[in-house]
Amino acid sequence: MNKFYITTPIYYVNASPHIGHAYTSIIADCMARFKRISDYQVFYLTGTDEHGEKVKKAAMSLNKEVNEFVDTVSENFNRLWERLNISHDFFIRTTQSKHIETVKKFIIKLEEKGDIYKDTYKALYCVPCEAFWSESQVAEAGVCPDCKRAVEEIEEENYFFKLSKYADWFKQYLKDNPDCIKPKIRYNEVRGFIDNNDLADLCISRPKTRVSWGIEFPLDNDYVVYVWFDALINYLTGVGIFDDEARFKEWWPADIHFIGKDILRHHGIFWPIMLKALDIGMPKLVFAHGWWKFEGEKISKSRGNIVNPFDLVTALSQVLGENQDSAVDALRYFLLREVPVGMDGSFSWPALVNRINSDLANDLGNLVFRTLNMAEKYFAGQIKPNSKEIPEVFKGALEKLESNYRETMEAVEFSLALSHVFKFISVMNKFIEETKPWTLNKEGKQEELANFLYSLLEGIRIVSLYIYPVMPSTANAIRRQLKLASDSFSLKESSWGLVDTFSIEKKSPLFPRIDIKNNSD
RNA sequence: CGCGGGGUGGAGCAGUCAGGUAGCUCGCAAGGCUCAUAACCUUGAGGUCUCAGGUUCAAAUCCUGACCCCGCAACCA
Repeated sequence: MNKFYITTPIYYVNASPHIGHAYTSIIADCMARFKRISDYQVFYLTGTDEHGEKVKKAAMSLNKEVNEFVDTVSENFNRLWERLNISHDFFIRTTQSKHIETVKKFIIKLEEKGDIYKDTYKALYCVPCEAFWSESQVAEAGVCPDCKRAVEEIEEENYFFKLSKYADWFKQYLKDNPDCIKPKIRYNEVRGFIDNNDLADLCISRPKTRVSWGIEFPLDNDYVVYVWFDALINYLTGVGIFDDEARFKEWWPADIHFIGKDILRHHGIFWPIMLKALDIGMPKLVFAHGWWKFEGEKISKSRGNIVNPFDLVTALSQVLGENQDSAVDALRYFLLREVPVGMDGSFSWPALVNRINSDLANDLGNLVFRTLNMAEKYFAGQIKPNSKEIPEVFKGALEKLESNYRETMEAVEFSLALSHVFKFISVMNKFIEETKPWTLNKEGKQEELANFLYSLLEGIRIVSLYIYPVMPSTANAIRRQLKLASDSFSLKESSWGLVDTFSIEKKSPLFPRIDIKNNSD
């Protein structure tokens, strides 16, 4: 069976999860589920990044022990993934001993290769913020961009990783692999950066006097490992490098690293070079998604417009008839449909409600409801067609849908994939209008009516497969109403006529329409 | 002259690479239908494609210049 290894970044635990974290995990989840129903064996890794002074400070500000604090926040993420129906296979934490060992071994091996050296490091430093800044960030004013206080130039000894040694190799690698970073603009960004800048060596240690919460630097116990260096290695720890050779061989290289566009440099430049230094294979694809803005504005703590995914699901759930599964699916749908992965999007309550009403309630939900309603009304829920022939208008539409769907899903074009699915939903709604089943019923054309309903049910069954990666609960809800085995999804079953007779059980509509006037946020 | 993205009917976007009477979703208006969640189906109104020049038989699309918005500028998750 084909393997597919997919990762999210590990999330930094200095704050609680927000909509952006949820977005990354939902994208990865959609891909993971798509691959599973395409008969891949998937390993989906996510987790939390727990080291660094910022984490310690966050803990201290809450009067908590660091250990306790990271446990709590990490658990928050875990709970969120559960809530959002994220199907990860493993949740890694950088404070786990296995990961700590991996990082240490990684650095020792680099040292053995002669890729680590100690040097004096000079930079602009803001003491109260404990942060380094580049000259361009500090600008003419000579103050910290965060707190606006004066920065000072400090000097300290640190350990460096020889990135520069691999600069030529990296340039060639980029040139030879134009598809290693997507979307294209992000690839171009990395290319442009490399072409216009000299690659400086990477400082990978921090003196304990300044940063105490981290993995001890294996070559010198006065230092800890720089958090990013520690964090990236999680992708290797997760599949057993250094401790389970067979497993590692099975899964590495990663098929997709999903990341936010803010961490492109780390994944697009540092990461491949780190791997190259130890002769580890390159990941096949780094895919950078865009940002969600809130009503057109950047989401940030200072603006106070952070969208808390827990609250969002709760609020959505309230307007969707206290149905949390629907709320989660609606959110997943919105995030994946509204904007192509890779572009920035604008999140707002009206946009969300609008999407849910027009696509999920009016088109999909209503189609399923009206179809089941007719099946119940005209045939007491038992549809036994005397012909399983596919209607002419479905034929071309379904063929196109199948190829378009696979193509766009493979290419991480989830928004397009969904638009193709909903085009077919629209074809079915039109088909009802044109066939006029109510007339068939009045004229007593029961056979024709049964065949007609069979076609709709079969179409809906196929749709349930296609929407599964995006809306797993809804896909299951549909299958339950068709009395088909739930949680058994495979794209192999997307061909026509696999069901002989339908025996349905109508429930309440999948998504109620949300009354705009009740939009309590 | 730091790098990049963008300015297309009321809103959000596609079309720009390979020029040929401007397309999609939502909203709005009228009509139809009744199996359905005031839903669904049909039709319609609404755009000098940021501006100014230029190339061309023909420009949203190519060239030049300007204006405006938004990101990013390597220890920031």
